[in-house]
Amino acid sequence: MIKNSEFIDKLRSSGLRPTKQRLKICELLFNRDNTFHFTINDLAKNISRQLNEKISLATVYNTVHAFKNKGYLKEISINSDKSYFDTNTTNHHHFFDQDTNELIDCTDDEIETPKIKKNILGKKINSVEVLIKVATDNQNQK
Amino acid sequence: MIKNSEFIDKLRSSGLRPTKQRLKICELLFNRDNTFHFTINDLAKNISRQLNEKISLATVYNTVHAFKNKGYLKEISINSDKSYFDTNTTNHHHFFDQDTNELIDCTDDEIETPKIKKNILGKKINSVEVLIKVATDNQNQK
DNA sequence: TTATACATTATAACAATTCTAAACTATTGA
DNA sequence: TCAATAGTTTAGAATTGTTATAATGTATAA
Repeated sequence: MIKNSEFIDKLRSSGLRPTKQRLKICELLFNRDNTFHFTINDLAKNISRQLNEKISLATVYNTVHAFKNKGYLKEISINSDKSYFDTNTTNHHHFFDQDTNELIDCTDDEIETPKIKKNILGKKINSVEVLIKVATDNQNQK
Repeated sequence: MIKNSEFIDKLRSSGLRPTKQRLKICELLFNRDNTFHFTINDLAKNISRQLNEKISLATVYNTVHAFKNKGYLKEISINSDKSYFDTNTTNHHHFFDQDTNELIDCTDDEIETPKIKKNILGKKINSVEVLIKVATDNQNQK
């Protein structure tokens, strides 16, 4: 259980003012045991369920992007219709369950990280990410 | 150089009527030496550049999705703002050049395909795809 | 405690995509 | 060969996810 004052410090130290909206979002995102995968929509719904006063959708977008830019969140691309975010910002891979549209972290015992043997000339590798799409056996592939 | 009659057969054999719009799109997509990576917008622009009579944007969408569903195209997700399609439908990986927004096929001598050691219970793996984001050295990571 | 820079908000704007319903065309089979 | 019909194209409207705008509100530094 992370204390509110810790979030305040965290925000301040990265040059973000600790507003009550940002603190609420911190609480929702980072006060949990497991990695959280979400879309902005998920998060917005979550907030309005838990809060009597609402946070504007624009603020949710702003905050999530601010957190991403500060390195507190990672953006994951699965399909083009929406963005997923991940509270696990370490370099890791994902399963994507096509039945439920759920994103699941892939642990080191589940995958052997791919080795890049040759890179594009003059370019730096910024990330290497594996996405494993799974579905129940009788499901047709998307 | 693939002949028009071959495209007609290909379309017919997969239950798609060979209309002139579809044939034109076949020609553009499949009558080339190399893999083609494109967005719907790229394709639409390409068509209107090469054609005096236009193909409706809705038709371009319909056709690309029909081709994808028949397995002639593959959809690739890099970021959430648009969909990329690939004429190479084999299982392979990609570099994404963040400077130019260009997608580049990754050949076998460039990557060692990751091994999945453990799968999600009761699910079938439909695809395993690696995306390597690259940019010039002094560029900031997106 | 006030000035100011930063945040929030509702709403408008936007871009990619899908839907709709009418007009059109390829195919089937009398 | 020529309808009938089932599938296709089309323009434009609608939808969805997201970003921009500009006015109002708030945290912070001096």
